[in-house]
Amino acid sequence: MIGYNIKMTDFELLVLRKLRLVPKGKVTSYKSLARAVGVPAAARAVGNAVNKNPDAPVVPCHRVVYSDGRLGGYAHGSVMKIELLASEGVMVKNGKIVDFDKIFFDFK
DNA sequence: CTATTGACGACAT
DNA sequence: CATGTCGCCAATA
Repeated sequence: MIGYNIKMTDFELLVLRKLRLVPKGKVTSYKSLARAVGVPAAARAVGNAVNKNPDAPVVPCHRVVYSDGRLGGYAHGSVMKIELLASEGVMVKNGKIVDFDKIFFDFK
């Protein structure tokens, strides 16, 4: 059950839906995700959208980071985000994704 | 309808 | 490389 209880806008649902396509062990960016939903400049809005998400690793909101490879935020705290990523092989060093360009998943 | 807010991004210092 | 600014977009008050 992916907690798709309502109260979310179409935009938010669309964002979460695309986000689910990010494979484990990889990461994407708010920008790439924004482009995937059809609004290239809505990276910020995307961040707000995933923030409201029902969370739980069901929707891999922990695999979304800044376009420059920095960690970005997380509703459960940055520590949890790092833990989750580490559990699937993605290492974070000094707030940055290690080998970011190699494990980056672009929706494009 | 306007103002504020925020898990962003690109660029200038 | 480390700040600071400004622009963007959707959601909310």
